[in-house]
Amino acid sequence: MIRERIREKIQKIAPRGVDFSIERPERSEFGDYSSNIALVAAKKMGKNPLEVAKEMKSNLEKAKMNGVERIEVADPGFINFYLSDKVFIENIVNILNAKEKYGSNETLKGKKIMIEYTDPNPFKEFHIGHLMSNSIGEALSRIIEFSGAEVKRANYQGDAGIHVAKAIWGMMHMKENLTTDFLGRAYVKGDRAYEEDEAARKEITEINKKIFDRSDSQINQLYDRGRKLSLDQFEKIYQRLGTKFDYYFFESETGKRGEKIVEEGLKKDMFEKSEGAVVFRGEKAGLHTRVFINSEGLPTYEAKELGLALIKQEKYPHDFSFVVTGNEITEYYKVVLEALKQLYPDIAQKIKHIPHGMLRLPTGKMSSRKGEAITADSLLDELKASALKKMQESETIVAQEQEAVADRIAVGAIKYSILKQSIGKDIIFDFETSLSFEGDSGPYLQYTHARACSVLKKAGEATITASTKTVPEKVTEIEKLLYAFPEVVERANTEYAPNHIATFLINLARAFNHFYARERIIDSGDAAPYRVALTQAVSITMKNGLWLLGISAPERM
RNA sequence: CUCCCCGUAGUUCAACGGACAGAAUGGGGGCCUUCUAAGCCCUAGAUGGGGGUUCGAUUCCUCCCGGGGAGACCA
Repeated sequence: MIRERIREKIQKIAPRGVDFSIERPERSEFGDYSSNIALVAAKKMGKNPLEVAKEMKSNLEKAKMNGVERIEVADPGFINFYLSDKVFIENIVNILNAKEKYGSNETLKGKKIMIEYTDPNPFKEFHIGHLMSNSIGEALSRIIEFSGAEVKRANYQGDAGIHVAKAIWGMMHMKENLTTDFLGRAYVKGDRAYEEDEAARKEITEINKKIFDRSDSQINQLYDRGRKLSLDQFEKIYQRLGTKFDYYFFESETGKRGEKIVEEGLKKDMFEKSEGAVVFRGEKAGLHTRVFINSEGLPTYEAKELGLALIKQEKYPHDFSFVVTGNEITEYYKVVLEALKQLYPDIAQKIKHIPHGMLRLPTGKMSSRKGEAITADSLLDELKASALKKMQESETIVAQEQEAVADRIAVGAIKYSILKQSIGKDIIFDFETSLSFEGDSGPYLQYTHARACSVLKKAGEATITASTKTVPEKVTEIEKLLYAFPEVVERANTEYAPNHIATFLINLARAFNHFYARERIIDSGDAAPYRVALTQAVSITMKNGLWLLGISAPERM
């Protein structure tokens, strides 16, 4: 509304087409919204920005702006808008009515979106790197859903290829009972043999072919049982993490499709043969050459990716397709997309690659090949144990509940530590700080929510009902933050940046805890019903925000 | 060698070209006979370096230094 009024009222003063911004100043003394219109316009007009701002201000004051209490001009020429408390208080009522819908928007209404993430490989461990992809992908899915889109979650898993052959080779040479732990070790053994032993390498290559054409019954059996065991294990982890996929795609099915696409491209001279392989020359688009069909005649990951793009569109016709992966794939993915663009421009156009940083240990990059990766379960178990210990000390909840709640806290802790930073950057994974439940952490947010719930429960017992009949003289930071939540969600959506929500929740939690420490919420005074309403609004918003991050909000902890 | 990404308090992270660069953690000092101390309050501390564009630069451009990723049959 402010933007529109500025456009209307400023036309006479400012040159047309000035690009101005409306933002929320960090410091509340500069108002609730602020515009740089005068600064931008004054430059084009060759005038003093402060003078321009003053002129604009008086024009704007004549316009009717609901909820804007006053307008001020500040150096060097900002125009600041101050909202009346009424706006914030009405919003509290709005939150209490909207409940789990509060913060949602309809910017993507009617859109169908497929989002691929996690992508673990059967026969290998589900390690903390997958945890990163899963946390980010799930959060983005929820943010997009909250913006009105229909979202389908997809998981693309590498059940074919040399890594599987390595694991099978390891299984054949170790002969142990089939467990996920054994699979992990079998892969490590196979990988080492592949690197160090010429004969083993040949055997593994042979196994790879046999897996592809299913010509060996012993290998088929090991393959089928190992694959199922891996996938079942992944399913347990997804449940623990709160993810449910709508579609599963496998490399074993995308390969053939990819081959066909490359053949088409070859006919149209978009691909070419080189050194016995089929390659795509990315150089024409400022990229590099990549192999799509290797000299053995097998499709590489590149070709499979093309097949996947088409299969996705057929299974679930969509408007946008997001692919969340680690950023080591970025350059590779540009080439694949370029190739797809030349053959199927309409499909390529809908795809957006969202790369995230890598999880690394303070000692450097971890390698699942060497068996030094930390598995998701072992990390979660460790976090859970420490949450459990803390709960047993404080005795705030009954013993039967502790186990389940500790697990939710563990998941919250790790997810938050991933989502609090911008997704493109690497995370230096430090055990100490990630295990911490204090300060800038998931459990801090969960704790704040649980605390609010506890207060509300007591309010119920004292028969104090939420009401905004009697309001305070002046609203606090809490009301203003609550009002900003829908805008934060929109920004997280347009920028694919869950960390904005994380930052917001920390600010909200801090504001509420500050309030909690200073004021008594439940007492016999007139202020109690409003404070209860405020607490309820905080708990709703906190819960919705945590949901967007894929973090559950226990009512007790 | 080429291309891409990143350098912010001791450490781990924020900051939509804006107004005094925010947190957390660690350090120092306080706060529980009343709603969950996984909390609250006070305190110290930072934009790798040089140019440039701009009324205004952590943010954009350029060079240098440092770290990471990718670069033909792994993904």
